[in-house]
Amino acid sequence: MSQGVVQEMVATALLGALNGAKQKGQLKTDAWPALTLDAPKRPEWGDLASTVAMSLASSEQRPPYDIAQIIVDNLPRREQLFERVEIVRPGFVNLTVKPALWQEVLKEIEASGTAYGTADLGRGRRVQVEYVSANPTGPLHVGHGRGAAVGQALVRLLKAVGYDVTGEYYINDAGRQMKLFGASVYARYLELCGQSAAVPEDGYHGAYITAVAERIKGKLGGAPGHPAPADLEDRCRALAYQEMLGLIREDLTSFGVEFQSWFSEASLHESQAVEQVLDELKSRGLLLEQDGALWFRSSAFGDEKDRVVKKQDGEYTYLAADIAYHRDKLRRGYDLLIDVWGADHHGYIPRMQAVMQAYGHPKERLHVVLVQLVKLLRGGVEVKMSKRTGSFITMREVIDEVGADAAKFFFLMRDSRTHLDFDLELATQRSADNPVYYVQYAHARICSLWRVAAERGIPRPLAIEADLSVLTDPDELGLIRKLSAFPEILQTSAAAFEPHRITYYLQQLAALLHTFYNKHRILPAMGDQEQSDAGPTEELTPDKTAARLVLMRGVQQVIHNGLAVLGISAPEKM
RNA sequence: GCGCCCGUAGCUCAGUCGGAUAGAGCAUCAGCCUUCUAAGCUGAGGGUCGCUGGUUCGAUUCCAGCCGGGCGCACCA
Repeated sequence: MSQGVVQEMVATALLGALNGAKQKGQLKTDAWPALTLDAPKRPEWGDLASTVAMSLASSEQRPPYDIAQIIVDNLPRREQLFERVEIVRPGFVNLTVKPALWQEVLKEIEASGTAYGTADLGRGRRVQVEYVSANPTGPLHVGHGRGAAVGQALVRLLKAVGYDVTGEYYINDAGRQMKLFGASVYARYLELCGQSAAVPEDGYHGAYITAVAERIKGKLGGAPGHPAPADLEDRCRALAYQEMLGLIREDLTSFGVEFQSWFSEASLHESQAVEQVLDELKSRGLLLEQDGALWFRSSAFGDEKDRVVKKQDGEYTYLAADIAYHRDKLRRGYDLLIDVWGADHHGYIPRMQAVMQAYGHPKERLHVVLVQLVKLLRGGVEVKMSKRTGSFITMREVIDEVGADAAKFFFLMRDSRTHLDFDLELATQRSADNPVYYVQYAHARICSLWRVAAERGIPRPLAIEADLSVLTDPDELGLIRKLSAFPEILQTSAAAFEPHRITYYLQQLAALLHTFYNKHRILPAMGDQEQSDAGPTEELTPDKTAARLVLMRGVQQVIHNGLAVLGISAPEKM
């Protein structure tokens, strides 16, 4: 796994030390453990620490401390790379890197720009992320919003680390729910035409149904007093479906979520794909008939029991279409399938992974990302949602109230598997308490430096031209170290399919930036008599200003890149 | 009953391919703030990492068993 420039140089040095020691016969192990370098918790433990000596202890059959000593003695370019090299207690090798090395990070960021942090973990492998996939029977609600945020972030994140990614929406436009939806709209339509009609018992009763019916009436025209043509209900259902899907697309667009592909469940039935897939399973002996139904033998692949795919009444189950759908995904040649599901569907995972195995793939070919419920609050008070009365909060309402950026940020703040508290009031606050604001403001703050600098005719320096050696202050180096960790954050987030790690990182980076900004001057103060009261004023030479501006530029770039991966804008002004 | 997820500071949560004295934000408390680059700043207190065993030089992290919460166990989607 590639890391930041500095981490790579240090890892190379450590590897050199290990190989050197091996050649001298001081170490005998063949395979070195992974040379991961972590930033230690305490500053006195240096910039980077390695636990490699302790990992080698058992295979070398020597105390870790001795091994650490051997490694340290064999470190190549020790004088050029390290300020301080220390071995601590069990066998930690604590390394303090020369400031000059850290300064390289800023050049790296400048050279890479929006590509800083990206990697090639994926090596072009093809991944499909399927998300949202709500029934087109109603507007998207908050839960879909979280799923949408997570899905689109995964798409961007996996792209950033070198995968070829497609985001897809599976439209559940077949089956019972669609029929009920159509019948409900049709009933409202008839009512609008002055005829008496009843919405089915278990149909849809929300106010939006009437709204859809009204639009349809506008298209079809009323049919007052006349008996409905036989196909009127079908036409009504088809229009209702189009209306609803159109609204869903609009909502997703205003949320800044774009799908490369929309896949219709109904098309699987029309193309006979469902039958074909069952035939395939049958020929493989994975289908059995019992009690007048057809069962997929998912238990052969670790599912707790077999599952019905065709019911006694001859109807296919949802699973049958889902098998055909995932079969289709596999045919399309993806190396990895990611499904983003509501957490209540977790019991479904083993049977879908059984499908992977039924087609000769490892079950890991399908990875399911679960998304837990969102609890909406307003000023700390829970916003009650009752799905039964149809008065749930829609995604649209949330976006309208807090904006797409804030909504995405909040949705991505926590591990998607855990319940999320989302305070709508907090999300719109312009204060440090609001994490979205806090992070975006850090970016805007730096942008305002450029405006002020331009007004005063202060040049905008390039990292390769500026003298970065003046960046030796602990606060400066602390910021640079944080910036250097960004590539690894991206990669670990992607590997774990956990975008929330980036959100967390950005908050930490923003905190460092604000602290720095409050404590140190970057541009020279206006006026001459700036000898403030007590305390030594920091000397601010033009060189220092230039170097700090380069540092600020680096912070700006990383915040920008991090937010971009989450699908959130980085405003220049707020 | 079986299965999956979660259990970390008062609250909301990070962190675990096993590493050093477990972190952040909010809240609380204590100071500072005649202000500019933009919407205050600095610090403090606060913990048996659910419990008990096991593996290990070392466990919040891995394993087992419990406890608590959520969800799932359909010829629904």
